[in-house]
Amino acid sequence: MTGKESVTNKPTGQTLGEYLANVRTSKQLSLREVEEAAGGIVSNAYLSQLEHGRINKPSPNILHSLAQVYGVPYETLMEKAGYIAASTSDQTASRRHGRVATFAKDNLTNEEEEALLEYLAFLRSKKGKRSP
Amino acid sequence: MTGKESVTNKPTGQTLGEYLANVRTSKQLSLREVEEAAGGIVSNAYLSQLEHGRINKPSPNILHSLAQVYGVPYETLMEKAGYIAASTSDQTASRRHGRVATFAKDNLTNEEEEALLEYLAFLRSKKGKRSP
DNA sequence: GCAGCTTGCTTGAGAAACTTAGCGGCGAGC
DNA sequence: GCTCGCCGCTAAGTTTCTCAAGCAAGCTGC
Repeated sequence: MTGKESVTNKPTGQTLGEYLANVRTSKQLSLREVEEAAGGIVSNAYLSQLEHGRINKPSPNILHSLAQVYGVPYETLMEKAGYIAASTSDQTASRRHGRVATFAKDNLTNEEEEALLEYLAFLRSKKGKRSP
Repeated sequence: MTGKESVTNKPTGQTLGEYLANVRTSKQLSLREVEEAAGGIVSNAYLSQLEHGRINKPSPNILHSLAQVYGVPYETLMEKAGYIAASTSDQTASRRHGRVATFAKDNLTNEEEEALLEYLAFLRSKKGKRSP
């Protein structure tokens, strides 16, 4: 329509599809160009469906690629896709790690890790005991 | 050739499903517990299908959740799912390691920890030296 | 004028991924 | 005994995502 394209910062009111279409248009990219830039992770056909709101919850994987291509924050897309509640940009993603790295974290190769896991499974299958 | 596949089967030949089942069993988690720990991102039914090899390419999103829950490196899962070329032996895998948090200490009994350490020493004595 | 090629987007069919509901089995408590 | 709850699993359904084709508009040369 009118030659007015600017990335308006409407925090709410824009659906994911509208937002994606907006960003893409303002960057003057074609669907196929986006597909190319994303390394083929999103097909142009699928992107079209996305922009038309035909997809409710695209996988975060796809959204991440699009965020990279478009240069917009990943959290924004996740928010618009309904994965995280539209918070006031306080803490976006929970950054809790919480996994204890203990056993030989200095020098475990993949092979060793697998071998140890198998061995541990073997050990426990011999015992056959459940503690809790 | 190293005859180290004395435990169960070929170490790098583990499919994604076998690996996932192994890790889960080692941690003595039920399918539903994993579903819970992952915040409902993976359903227990789907996890069952995964472990039985009924799914070819689970989305990276799912794999990431599982990596966090299990405390295994995300790259390993991606590799086994065929997203990145499988490392032939250990050069690609060992290009950067250090976030290996496979064995949480609170899940290991003292006996198991000792046995694993012993077995790891045994493994390495067979293979020789591992350079940084 | 209008055939032929290219470019941008959409559509439909179909295959995978993924979920929900429910099954049979096994152990713990009444 | 017998019920209750959790285990792993599966069958059936829904949704995502891809491939191949199609439509409309713009640009060439004739």
